[in-house]
Amino acid sequence: MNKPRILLIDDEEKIHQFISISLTAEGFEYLGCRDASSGLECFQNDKPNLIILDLGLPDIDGSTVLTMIRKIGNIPILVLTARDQAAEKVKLLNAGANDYLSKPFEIKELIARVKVLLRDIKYEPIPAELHFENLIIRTFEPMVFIKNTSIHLTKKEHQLLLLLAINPGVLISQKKILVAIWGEFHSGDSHYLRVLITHLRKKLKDDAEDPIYIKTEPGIGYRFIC
Amino acid sequence: MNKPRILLIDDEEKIHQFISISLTAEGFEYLGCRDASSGLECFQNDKPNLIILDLGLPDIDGSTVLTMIRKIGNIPILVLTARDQAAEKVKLLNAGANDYLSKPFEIKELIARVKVLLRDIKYEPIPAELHFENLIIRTFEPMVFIKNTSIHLTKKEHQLLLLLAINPGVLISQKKILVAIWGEFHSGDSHYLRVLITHLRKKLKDDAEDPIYIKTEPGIGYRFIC
DNA sequence: AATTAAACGTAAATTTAACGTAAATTTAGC
DNA sequence: GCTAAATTTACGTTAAATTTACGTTTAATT
Repeated sequence: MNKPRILLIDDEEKIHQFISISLTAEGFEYLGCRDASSGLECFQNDKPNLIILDLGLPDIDGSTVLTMIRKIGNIPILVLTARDQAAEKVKLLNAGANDYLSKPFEIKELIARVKVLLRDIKYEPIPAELHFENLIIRTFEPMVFIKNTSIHLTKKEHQLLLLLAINPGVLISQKKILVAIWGEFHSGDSHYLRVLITHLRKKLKDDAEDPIYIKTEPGIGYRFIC
Repeated sequence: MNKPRILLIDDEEKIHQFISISLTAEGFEYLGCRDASSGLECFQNDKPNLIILDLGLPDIDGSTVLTMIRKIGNIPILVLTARDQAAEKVKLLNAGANDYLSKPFEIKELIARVKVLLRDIKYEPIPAELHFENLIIRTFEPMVFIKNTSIHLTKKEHQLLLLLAINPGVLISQKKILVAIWGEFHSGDSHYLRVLITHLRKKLKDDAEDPIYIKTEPGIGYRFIC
């Protein structure tokens, strides 16, 4: 259940700043390139799930890039055009673009279109917040809310809670958690996990004996109860 | 300024129900037709500002309607297609559609697209000044004002502050800041950032322990508090 | 029924990582 | 060459992560 990776190829730094922040906030992973050649390289190496491509690149003509990407795979491509290039949209769509947006655009609209393109290939970003009875878990920062009071978590506590809460009710083995958080070399260090569970429970005011959130399944692992 | 009139031509009654409610709620005037011929009539008589056209009409083929409307005027047309017709979008855009949306769609998205089509896309420049409680940040020169006393910033301090203040409340990762200010080759040089943050805070008279402007999120990044 | 072993929970000590700041040094702009 | 800005270095402080130790519960064994 990975975050969809979005590659933005654009030479304007400001566009990168704005878009990366919004994409991240919406639960996407952002990759950025400033010119066509590094964009193509990144496309090959990092296997993004969607590309946002500016037509006015400094090195290679945008539509050439479009064609080159299309030759390799059928990843969704959203093209950014300058206002006066809008007439070219038909050509673009013919060349393989899945959608276009002319600059300047609203970030909200860009995000909406990205989601539509990804939806068509059945990719759903992890929502920014997971809501439960009276617990809200932020997915992009280590913060939870219990009845509207905010509680700060450490990075590892957050990782652990997310891992469990993304699969509510599902029993997750100790080994799986250990590998996910500490890496495969610590898959046997169950004491790490026990301590972390204690810390997390203390912050969530969860009682190990009679838990509301995290239930221990002795000998196996833990599960998030909802 | 009158309410923009939106004409929906669709044969599904449910679509009319949903869309009419949302359009009205968003301050548009709703006009509805269930088939192509009455749609064309309404288009002539009521002079809507935008048309939402379903392709799967009972009497006349949708793309024919599209062409007919296009012959008369250049009103924005948003086309609704069934999901599997998505491949036809190029043809649609050729025929004069300004945008398309495949069913099923989210009302929110439809509204967003309608708004974009209606708006004569104007560039929304970053405002010259960002105003907060008692802090004013000039965006075009490295200058801020606290309670009407001017404070000069260096270029990098200014960049950093802008990056944070343009997204008030949003947590921005160290890596993102480093890449934005120093470039991707310095994405690991967090000491640059720590020093810069100190300098900036000193000028803003901001206390790291109990900040008014820039809050540290340990292990992750910084956020502008508003 | 008592004993042992395994598994968990928790507290406290220790180590490690992250942050903030000052000061020295280098670089860049005028 | 002078000044401001940017970078580098160093170090004290705090928070987080890890390690250690030990008590409790549960299940298995004798």
